[in-house]
Order: sequence, then C-alpha cells, then structure tokens
Amino acid sequence: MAKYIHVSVAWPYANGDLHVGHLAGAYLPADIFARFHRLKGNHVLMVSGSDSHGTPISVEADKRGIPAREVFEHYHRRFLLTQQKVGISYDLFTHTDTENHHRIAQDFFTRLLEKGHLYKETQKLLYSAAEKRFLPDRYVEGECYICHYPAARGDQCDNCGNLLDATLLIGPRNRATPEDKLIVRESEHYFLDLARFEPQLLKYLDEHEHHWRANVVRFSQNFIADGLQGRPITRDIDWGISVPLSGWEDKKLYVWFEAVMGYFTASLEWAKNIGQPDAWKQWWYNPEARIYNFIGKDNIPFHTIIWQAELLGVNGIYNDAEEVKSYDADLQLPYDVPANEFMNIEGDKFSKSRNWAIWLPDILERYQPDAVRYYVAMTFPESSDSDFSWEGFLSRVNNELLATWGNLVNRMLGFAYKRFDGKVPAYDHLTPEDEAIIAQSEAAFEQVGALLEAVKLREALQTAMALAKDANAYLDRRAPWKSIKTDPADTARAVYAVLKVIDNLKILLSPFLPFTSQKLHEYLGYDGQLFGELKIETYQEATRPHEGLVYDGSGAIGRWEKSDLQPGTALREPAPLVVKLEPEMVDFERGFLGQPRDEQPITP
RNA sequence: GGUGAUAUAGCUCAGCCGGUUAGAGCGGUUCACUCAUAAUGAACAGGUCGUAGGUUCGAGUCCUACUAUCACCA
Repeated sequence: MAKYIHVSVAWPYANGDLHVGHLAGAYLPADIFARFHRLKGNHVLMVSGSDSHGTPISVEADKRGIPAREVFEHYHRRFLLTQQKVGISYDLFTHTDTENHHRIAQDFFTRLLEKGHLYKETQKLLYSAAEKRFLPDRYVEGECYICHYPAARGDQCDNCGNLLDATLLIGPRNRATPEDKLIVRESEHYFLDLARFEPQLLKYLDEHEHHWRANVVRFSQNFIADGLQGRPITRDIDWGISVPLSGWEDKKLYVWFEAVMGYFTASLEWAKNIGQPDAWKQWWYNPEARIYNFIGKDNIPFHTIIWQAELLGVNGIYNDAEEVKSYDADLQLPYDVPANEFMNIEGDKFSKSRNWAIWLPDILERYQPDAVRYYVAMTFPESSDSDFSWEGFLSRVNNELLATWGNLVNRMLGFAYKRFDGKVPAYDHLTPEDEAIIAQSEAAFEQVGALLEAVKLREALQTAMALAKDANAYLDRRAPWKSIKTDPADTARAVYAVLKVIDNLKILLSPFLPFTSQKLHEYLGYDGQLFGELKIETYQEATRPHEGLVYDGSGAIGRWEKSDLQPGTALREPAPLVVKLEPEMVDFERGFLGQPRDEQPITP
C-alpha cells in the first residue's frame, strides 16, 4: 500500500547564494530520499522555501543599501534556478513572505496564546537614539565583559567565543554610527513556554530513539534535561511578520518562531495551488504518514524540540470544525530528523565573509549536475563533518562515476549497438553465471532500498556502485569481444545479461543521478521520463504574486522495480554519460577560494 | 564553562550487542585484457585503531582523564 511521506527540508536564508554545504546538509539527502519514495509509488510531499526574514537578510540589505525585500527576492529567484538545475525535486519551494505563510504564522501565534502556551515578559535591550529603534545585537559592538576584547559583537565575542548579552557590553556602540547614543530600554515580549511541553517531548524522543541517529537523540534528550527555558518569540524589528495583537504594531514575530512553520504552511499552500485545499491533511493529520525533517546539525534543537512544541501547542489547528474534520488524529510530529553534520571546504570551514565557499550557481555552469550530486552524496557528512576537496571531486568523478559506471554503460551499449544491429540481443538461454549476475542486480533493489529507507544514503550509493563494479568483473570473465569471433550465441547471452544489469542499475542509481539515468533510459530504447519535471510557477495572492519551484510528477514512469528488458528492443545510439574532467580544473577551482566573488547571472 | 559528536591504512570512510590474522573504495606496485571516455580485471604492498590509564580471560568496540576539531547552549 502506498505510504504518505512528507519530506520537510530546512529553509535557507535568502541573503546569499546556495553553496555545497546547503546541498550536502539537507537538500540533496532530501531529494534522494524523495525520489526513492516516488519510485516506490508512495505519496511524497516535499516542501521548503526561502526564509525571507531574519537579521542576516537585514544585515545584507543594510550592507547594500537596499530594502530587505529586494535582497530576499533576488536570492529567492536564484534559489529557484539553482535548485531546478541541480534537480532538487520540491513539490513546492516557496518563501516565508507569502500571505499564506503570514496568515498561518499569525494563527499559530493566536492559538498558542489562547491555549496559554505564551507568556509576557519585559526584556532589557539596547535602544538607538539616532535610529529611534531597538538595535539588533549584530549591529552593536563594545568591550567584552568576559575577556575585555575591545571589539566584541553584541551577540558574541570573536576573541573568546562566548555568547554575550549586548546590554552588558562595556561601552556599547552602534557599529554603523559610532557616535550614536545607545540606551538600555525595557521592552515587552511574548515568550513560548517550552517547559510546559517537557513530558510530551521526552515521551516523543523515547518513542523515536531507536530509529533516529544517535547524536540527534542524545543531543535533544540532554537539551531537555538541562531544563527548557522560555524563548522570546517577538522582536523589536520592522522586517518580519506582524504580531496579530493591537498595540503590538511596532514588533514582529521572531524569525525562528515562524520559519520552522514553513514545513506546515508550504504544505497548505501546495494543497491550495493544486486545487485540493484539504490535501495537506493526508500528511499532517494522518497517523500512518511519516514526516522526515532534513536539516544540518546547527538546527537540531529547533527541529527536535521547538518545532515539536509548536505543533503540540496548536494541535487541532484547521481541523477543529466538524465539517472539515476528516482526519481526527493529532497533528503529526516528525517521524525522523536525519540531521547531517557539516561539509568543510578543502580542510577549512565554510565562511561567507572570507568567501571560503563553493557556490552552486558557479559550479553548475561548469560541471554536470550528476557529477556534483555523485561527489557530494559519496561525501555526505552523515556521521561526522566531511570535506569537499577539488582533488577528491576530480578523483571520484573520473575514477568512480566515469570509470566504473559511465564506462560500463558506454562499453556495453556501444558493443551491443555495433555488434547486434542496434538491438538488445536475442538469446537462446542464459548460463548460470549470467543468471547469477542478473539475480544479484535484482536483489539489490531490496538492499539499496532498505538503506535508502533508513536514510543511510551514502551506504546505499556505495552498494549500488559495488554492483557496477561486479558487472565489470563479470564482463571481463565473459569477454564477449572474444566470444563474438567464435561463439556469437554465447556473446548474445552475456551482452543481454549485462544490459539487464545496467537497466537495473539505471533505477538503483536514479535517485542519486536522475539526469544520467534519464539519458541511459533513452539509450536503452525506452520512451518517457523516469521522473517528473521541475517548473518555476507564479502564484498570485491578494496583494502580491510570488514564484515557486514545483515538481510535476504527472508524466513520471520510473518505478523501483526490476528490469523487464525485452530482446529485440531497438537501442538508440549511445554517447558517453559522464564528462571526463581535466586535472587542471583542480587548481582552477581552488583559485576562487578566498578571493572576492563576482556574482554571475544563472543560465537555465 | 556545560552538552553532543568526531579522531581507524597516503586520501575518503565502514566497523552492530567487546572475541580467531582490523574492512571497503580511491591512490600505489605488478600482471592480464583491448569492447570502452588509457576506461576494465586479477594479485600484492600499506593502519595496531588521537594520547594516557582502567575494567576484562580478551577492547578499535566498555569506563576515566586529557588533547584536537565541529555544533549547540550559558
């Protein structure tokens, strides 16, 4: 029976381009997982979007002297193009500045307030006399009250690394305008009362600890054991979602509070966009559904504790009224939160300010999306931080993806095309060895599938690649290029067997390598698309339109099933699947690291 | 400062509940092959598992301390 799988993917701040860290941390794992489940025939809903609020965007806007909205719109557009190019198959990638998201976030706030999950408290904050506003911590600097470093930032000291309370800084000043006068002022804010949810959260973690990654469980359990503090969910800023209370017009919802709701709000938007406004409930109010939340390790507490608390707090939302109460279960909490660690670059951690980064729009201009996907997937930081090195990229693409897989396809399809009249050879019977390699490739659906299901993606890819390696070995033992001279009937058996294995590998590898699998699919003489298409659509709401990336799976025919390749099928003339990389590219690419970057337009 | 994670062959990584000679891929060396983008196959050579202790008949695998790195929290 088809299952309901929700793939919730971390929302990127739209204050700069996407880089390989984004891909390795959340987007590619999520996409591989979603594609696998689509092939299995499950109902997949994969959503994410640009986080359009938050200080990082305001900071970037101030730096450029343009409004925050322009910054996020610019990068949102680039996110759509980039992810379309690398094939991240969102059912909907939207953003948080939609009317839909605003409205639901406010409904969450109201409902939490009504149910008594919020409380008010007065905070002391720095107020700028010149700008007539409370200054976000990142705009403040002063002497660190711990190590007395003179230029500590308001939120953290770069010298001793401690997180700071901006109001305690010695001689705090406005970074933009040093002569500005800063005063400590009181401001009232709403707090989410996390402690109330402690028993439910502990129970939730207990129920999931066996199938979660160990570090995610332990970290979260300990986080609770330390005692849950209330968290402010409003701020004195002007860029964000309004607090739905009169008298609170000059405050906004804190970005972390509303951004995580995106998994939910985007699901509703998707349902509305396809004209079935209640369709989202099949995931969110269906106890059989599974929600998987793909994130990076820096986000663990937000996705194992805070988001759960919000969901618990608003339970029943949009499902209360009798006439729509088609699903009477509780609001679903994530089934798994497979957080990845970080991907470093050439041995050093990512840094936007130093431009120590590998930008996706840039490398997708130069390399095949599947080459990037292959290397990143093979290097996924699933259990510990990993490292992206250009030497490694060169080596893995040329020596593994091309040599083991691309070459297997090329040598055998080329041979069949030339020697068997452009057709899948007909055979009289198969030898035990032929049957063995075919059986092995069919058994791989079970093995690789189990690994994918358990979100052990790197191991799944390794397992599929090991099969390609075995196919090469089998081919060398059978040596059809020799038998063709003496025993063409035997050649036909071997070639058919390898083509069948290749046809199976096409599917086994397709969640990882959708583009090359599609090409191979066509070379093998098939028609149709293994997967659906990614489109950029415009949606009009009452006051403003917005664009989203949308996966249209209506034409997809790929299934997670063994090959039924028919002898006599006409092949199409094959060409190499994988482009070979020149060793010079290593130095070329390294040359960009740490240098000022010129942002280029993205070609489709 | 606290919490979690990581530290295994030149490189990238596996090693579940502790148990015979610590595994894989890549790279290296040698041989074979020539259908293939000099791509493939076979064999061999490479680690005593961050450091120091401890528990145990026996530890990479459990415990303690320490060091380094990453993240989060205060």
